[in-house]
Amino acid sequence: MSRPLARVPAEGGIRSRTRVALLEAATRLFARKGVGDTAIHEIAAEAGVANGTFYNYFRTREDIADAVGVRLAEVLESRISASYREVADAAERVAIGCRVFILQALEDPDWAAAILRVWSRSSALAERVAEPVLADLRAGRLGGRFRYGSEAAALDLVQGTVLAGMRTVVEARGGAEHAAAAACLVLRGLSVPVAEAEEIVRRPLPPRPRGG
Amino acid sequence: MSRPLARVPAEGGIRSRTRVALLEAATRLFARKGVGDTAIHEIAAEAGVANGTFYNYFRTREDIADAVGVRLAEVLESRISASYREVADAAERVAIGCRVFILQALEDPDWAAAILRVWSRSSALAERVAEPVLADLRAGRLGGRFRYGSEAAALDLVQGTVLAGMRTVVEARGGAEHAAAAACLVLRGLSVPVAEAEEIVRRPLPPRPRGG
Amino acid sequence: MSRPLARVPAEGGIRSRTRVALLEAATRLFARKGVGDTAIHEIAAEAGVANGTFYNYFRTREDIADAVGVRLAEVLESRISASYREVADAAERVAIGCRVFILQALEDPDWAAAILRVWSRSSALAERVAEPVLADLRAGRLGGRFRYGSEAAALDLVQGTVLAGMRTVVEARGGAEHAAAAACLVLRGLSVPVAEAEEIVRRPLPPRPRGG
Amino acid sequence: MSRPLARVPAEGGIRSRTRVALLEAATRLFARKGVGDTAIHEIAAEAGVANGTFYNYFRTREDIADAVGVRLAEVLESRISASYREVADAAERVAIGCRVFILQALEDPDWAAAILRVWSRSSALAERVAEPVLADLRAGRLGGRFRYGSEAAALDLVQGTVLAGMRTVVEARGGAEHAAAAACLVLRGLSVPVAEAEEIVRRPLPPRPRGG
DNA sequence: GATGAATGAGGATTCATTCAT
DNA sequence: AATGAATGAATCCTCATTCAT
Repeated sequence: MSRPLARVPAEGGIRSRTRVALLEAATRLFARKGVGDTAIHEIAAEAGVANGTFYNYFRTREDIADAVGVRLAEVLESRISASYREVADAAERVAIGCRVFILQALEDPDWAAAILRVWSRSSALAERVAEPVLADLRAGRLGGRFRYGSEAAALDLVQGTVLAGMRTVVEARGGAEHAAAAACLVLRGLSVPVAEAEEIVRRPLPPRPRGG
Repeated sequence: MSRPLARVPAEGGIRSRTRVALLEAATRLFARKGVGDTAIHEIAAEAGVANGTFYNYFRTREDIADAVGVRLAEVLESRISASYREVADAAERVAIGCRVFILQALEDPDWAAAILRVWSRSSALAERVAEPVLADLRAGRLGGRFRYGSEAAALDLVQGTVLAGMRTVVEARGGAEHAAAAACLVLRGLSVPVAEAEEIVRRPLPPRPRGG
Repeated sequence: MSRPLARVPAEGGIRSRTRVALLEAATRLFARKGVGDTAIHEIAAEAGVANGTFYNYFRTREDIADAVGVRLAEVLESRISASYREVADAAERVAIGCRVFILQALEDPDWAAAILRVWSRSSALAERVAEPVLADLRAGRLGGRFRYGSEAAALDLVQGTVLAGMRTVVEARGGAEHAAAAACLVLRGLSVPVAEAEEIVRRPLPPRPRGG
Repeated sequence: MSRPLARVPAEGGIRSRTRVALLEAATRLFARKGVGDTAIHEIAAEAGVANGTFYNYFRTREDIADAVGVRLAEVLESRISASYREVADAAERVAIGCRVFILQALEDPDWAAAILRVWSRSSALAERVAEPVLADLRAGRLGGRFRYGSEAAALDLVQGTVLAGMRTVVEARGGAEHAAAAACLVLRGLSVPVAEAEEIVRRPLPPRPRGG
């Protein structure tokens, strides 16, 4: 695993409580209404601070959208890298990543909605998520686990299917089983034999770390 | 093919000349700046009509976004169903669909950008595109061509990968070869054997109909 | 009676049906929403004609408001002068006028609402209504029936009380008995002895003419 | 007294300086052009604040019309209740009320025009004014001063005549003597004997309080 | 740092009016 | 006469941003 312990951000520490309140408020609102339809004064109100306080921490809405994206990615990374710690096999790592994303969307639809809405506005988020996936894909190809012609296409397969899967569960068109089903198709797309893919996606997920 | 709008059937009326101008203007602007960032007076200006004329045809921006979505879907359908006419094999049909989408995105990035931006705002578009894909998936499973546990997951695989692939070529991170590469991974995800998948996605596309 | 036979207008004759349709539509809408809140295209729609047709008959909204006022006054006059035909006593004439107005408001709240709304916009209406009232006041003073110092104040008494009474019944704060009650107070204000006033306002109204 | 706004009690706050400016501006404009014909940006300009500031205090034009109505009523109440303090006789109280309204209209036509225009838009105003009138009517009937069959009709007599009287002086069709003349007719309508009514409406008005 | 009133540019929407058919 | 699409000025309203406290 390339980025082993991102450790949830330093925001609990010295950095202002207000900044966190704004980020959380923005996340809720972005999830509910999208980035473009959320007014700055709404974020301030939801965070329980005055209108002008926003500008002590962020300069524009895109600014905070980026920060929200980074924050969402950090949550995810901490979740996934925790799951990863003991897993060396690239196929299993990819399967875990796919499943965790979709299961998390099921558990926390707000988070998922925010991811989906921020995804196309904040390049920071997409890039950050792509990084560990690419690392696993390369490792899997080197180790003979995966076969694919184009790395970009493989990344599209993984990210595209997972995002679509998240949307499916957010819209209540799929339940917990959707995570394994999607992961299985992804693995097969990367050339993992069918039977093996089915077995891998049924393995229990590594226990989540205490903090959740 | 630089002219995106194949002039889908019903657009012959006299009065609806203006309506078409508005739809085409909106398509260009949505592609360039997204739905939420396009002002209505911009659409009117781009269409060469007065500000208030917009409201003779549409009531809100979401309204015209839906109509644009329907229109884009119609263009696509006509393109794809034309390609399909002679093809019976479900695997080849799916491969054609995936490739046509991505190649079209390469040829007409405006169209593709519009699709990507409207996709999440207009349920009409997503539903309309899903329909023929589902038909092919079912036919392929019945015919033993495909294996998948969950239909929803299979749809996520196809749609998710193709949308991601479109974004990749629109952002110039992939060229013409990306279409076949993505289609190949999709077929393999649906359980088509690797060698066969590679062969299918290399078959020439059926000739486009005259109108194109 | 000063203006004996206004005979309901000539509008049924050669003048266009469309004009009447517009006037009736405007009356309904003015009654419902007031003059200022009624758009010209609404009047046209309510009349069942096209937008531009309005301008073949009227030039502005105030224009048609005036015409509506005149028309409402004509309806009234025909109603009242019919009632008057056989009545010579000024006190009884005033009592009839007050009662007819308020009873008419009860029977046709739309008409009354229109009167109330047009009253302050169309000087034509107020002047037209004032004329016969003044004639009766003068006749009554000459004949020793009424005593009042200021003609303007007497007119305010009659018109003000009747308009307020109309509003009262339109707002359902009064019923048929309200007409006689208000008329009685007006007569007393003009110095008709109490007992006599009470008797006068209980006399049956002259029969309405056939046309109504 | 040319300064209409006696600065009714509660208006001392710091922030509400702007609110008062808006209310005074609206009062002037409503008086001049009516509620419906006054644009919100006109109110803001007249108050000397920016366009959007209006919305920090009121949401709609009806909103501020209501507030203006309440404010006008407060001015009146303070004026009249001051005049009343020493007066016990219901007939004299009613006479004072009628005369003060009409005299005030003469002294401050802006205030009167605003009353007349707001009257039919703001139920708050009408209700507030009706209350003390009703109290006096009841007291007068109990004390044998007034005779009337219907309380609603009596209220219509008083309010209707006074409003019409205000309009008369605003339109310069009557002078200072109009106040007494109208009040006299009202008293007679309520059954006060003619000679007595004439005497009562000639009594000097109680001195206005300092603030006036 | 926090506040929140004030600002005013900008976008949405309505509607009176014209005019070619 | 009737039509009704097109027009664009005028108004409504929101909201990012500033700044004095």
